Amino acid sequence: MGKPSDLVQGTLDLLILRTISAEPKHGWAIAKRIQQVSGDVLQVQQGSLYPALHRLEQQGWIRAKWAESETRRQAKFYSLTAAGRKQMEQETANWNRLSTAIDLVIERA
Amino acid sequence: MGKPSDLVQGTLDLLILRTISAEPKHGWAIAKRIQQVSGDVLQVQQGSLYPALHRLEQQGWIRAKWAESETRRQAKFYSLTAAGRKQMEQETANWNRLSTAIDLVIERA
DNA sequence: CATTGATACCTTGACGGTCGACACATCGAA
DNA sequence: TTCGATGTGTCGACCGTCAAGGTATCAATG
Repeated sequence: MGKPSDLVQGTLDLLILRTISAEPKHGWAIAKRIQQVSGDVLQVQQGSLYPALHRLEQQGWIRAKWAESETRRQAKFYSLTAAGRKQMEQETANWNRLSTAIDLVIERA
Repeated sequence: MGKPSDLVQGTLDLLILRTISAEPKHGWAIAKRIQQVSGDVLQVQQGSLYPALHRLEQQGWIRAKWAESETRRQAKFYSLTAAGRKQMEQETANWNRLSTAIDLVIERA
């Protein structure tokens, strides 16, 4: 199995929003979850993760709350705001638009 | 229809390689072709296009030759090299891997 | 004949996201 | 007590993209 390939530039925000859309998660868990769900293809570095989380929080799309993690440690749990959910929908649509377009170019030469 | 959305970071090389894989094209035509085939979703800025072409040429994946364009003007026609074709296959596979992985995260939350 | 728009090449600077590397702390297990 | 996993964070460098500018030719328009 190939090693994880990091990311596609510009998709991290969407991946994060999606990952916490069902239930709040802390940063570490978000990264693990993305890697796991992607079948070990996507890998989120901490140097990408935390700046992204802070970016999203500052834009009001996610909200942070300190709580106890599964391992009984303090961790920052992030949840979607209403604006964040809307943003997630938008970015999802945009990703579908773009990836479809790229597939078109690949197929139809 | 919606305005073009430029690009997904990191996919331009693949788009270019694909676009000249059937027959050689000059830079201007490559950009037009990508936009057209993508259904006006992808837009390649010149500030992205020409550096990319030079990059690809320097890496030996494409080769340039001056010739007369459809409008009877001198234009640089780019064609795939053998290494370029191999690179194209690789990048195609990688794109499929990554976009599939992203779709997985989007679906399975 | 002058101007405009399309074609066709190119460069430059700024921006912004990602990476790799660090630093720090806690907890459980060996 | 040492190690690995968990958990947060920062920093600098890198690199692709964008917006904007420049040059030149050609056909069509006025």
